[in-house]
Amino acid sequence: MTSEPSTARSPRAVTLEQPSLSAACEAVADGIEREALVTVFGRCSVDYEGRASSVLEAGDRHVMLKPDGAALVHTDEGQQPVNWQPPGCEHDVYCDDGDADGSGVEADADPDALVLESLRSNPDERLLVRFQRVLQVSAFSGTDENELALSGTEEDLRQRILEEPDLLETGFTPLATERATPAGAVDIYGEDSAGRTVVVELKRRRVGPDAVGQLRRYVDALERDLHADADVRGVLVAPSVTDRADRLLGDHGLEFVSLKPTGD
Amino acid sequence: MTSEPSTARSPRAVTLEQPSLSAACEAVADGIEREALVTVFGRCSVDYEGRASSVLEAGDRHVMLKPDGAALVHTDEGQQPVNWQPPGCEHDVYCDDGDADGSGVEADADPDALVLESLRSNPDERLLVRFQRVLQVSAFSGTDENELALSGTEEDLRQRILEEPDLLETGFTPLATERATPAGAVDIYGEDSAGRTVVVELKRRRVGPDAVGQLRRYVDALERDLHADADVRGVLVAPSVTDRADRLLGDHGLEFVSLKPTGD
DNA sequence: TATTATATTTCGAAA
DNA sequence: TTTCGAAGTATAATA
Repeated sequence: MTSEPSTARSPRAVTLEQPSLSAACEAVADGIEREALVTVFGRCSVDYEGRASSVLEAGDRHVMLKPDGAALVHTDEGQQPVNWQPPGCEHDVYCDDGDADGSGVEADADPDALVLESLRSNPDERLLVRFQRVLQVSAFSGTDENELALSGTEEDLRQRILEEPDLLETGFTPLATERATPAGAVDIYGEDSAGRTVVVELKRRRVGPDAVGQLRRYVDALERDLHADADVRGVLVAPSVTDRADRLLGDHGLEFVSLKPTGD
Repeated sequence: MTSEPSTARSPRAVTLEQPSLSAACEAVADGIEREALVTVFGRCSVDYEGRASSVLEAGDRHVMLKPDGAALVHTDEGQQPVNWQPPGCEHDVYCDDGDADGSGVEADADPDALVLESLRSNPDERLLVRFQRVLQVSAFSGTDENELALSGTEEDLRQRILEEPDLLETGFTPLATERATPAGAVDIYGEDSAGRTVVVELKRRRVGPDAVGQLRRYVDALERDLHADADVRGVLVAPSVTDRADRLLGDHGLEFVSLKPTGD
């Protein structure tokens, strides 16, 4: 988390169980202030408005507010949050006093709700979580200086071919990666043993029709760019293709080479 | 969460602060057993192996295990978890006794680590979180009978056009949705006032080159399917297009109509 | 089960 | 800032 190699704080977890809404509010505000990772579990309703809009009526859910501005609302199902906000938001927390008539006399009464609000601009988006009951509030602080090391990506597949071009086909010579065309950047641009231009599109996993369409766009664009009579080969490299994609490849005179990101 | 309308349990949150690894293990096991949503915060390393593979060295992170088999590892940054497992996994928890020499004499010693393991099949994937220190374990139970109501989707855009086809163009007549072609299903299939076939591709947001490629595939496929002399119009409907996509539309004789999912 | 396309996709890199 | 394509994408619908 906050990276302070020389002055690493001890990790800390502050927790309130069954707090009043006021106490929960204070704890959340303090957590946000301290740039902690704040979680709230309880009965809440959720409203979102922005690129789309949504309403979620009351239920018990787990909400996480991150110091980078991200917000996540999780039910007990699914890998994906039911509602969220990407990093860059401003988190706000307050108690709704239920002063519906505007008289102001309820200022010291028990609040009706604890409200978490996460605002974003560009695009303008608002996430509003209204808790009617809070079972737990926590604020977590710690350090995390390590980054994820991932392998088996498309980048690994590219490296594999650049280091051993014959994996694509005997005599293949890579000339450029990310070569620009009017239709976008080509993964690998090169030529075959006969000197013909070869456009290579890489995919780390089994591909469908979309990848064929992508390759086709690049081949079309290059043929126009290099002149009408240019003979450009298009090669899709992936572990495998679906039937429909295979048919599309054939229809458009494109080729396929089976290759995985790693050598296993 | 677990939907039991007539016998709704009270929501519950059981929390241990600064537990021993053994106590944490027991609490996690109990939470999984009870089909609760379990969270663990502490210092851990994470290994993943499956479609790809990854390693994440020690740091303070928040882990969530859901009763449907999903697992999430969150750092204090990003909307996305740094590691995860989709629903359908089998969660397992155990203490690593650090009995490296296999002598068995350390059976009652303090464990070296609390290990969370989430296994998936098809594809075979394994997520392994190893805690060397646990600051908090919680197990949450509750009820959640409400589903998200979302608007502003591509489906809304489709409904909008089906209810008022003139929004696309005067005299447009929708004939089918999801019409099958050799290249895939077309969003809306219809004909214009002159009786020409129209293929409509819908996007809820600003589109790039990929959407043009998609529309092109459908138009191509339908022209072949309906005979070589068939005159098929392709119309992309979205709030807006990027420059490159606009050029591609022109190159391939495709059209664009600006329309948002909702009438605002 | 495999395929296909959507998504409030998120994310990162490049122009 | 916008654009573009990758992602261990996840998710839902469909065959």
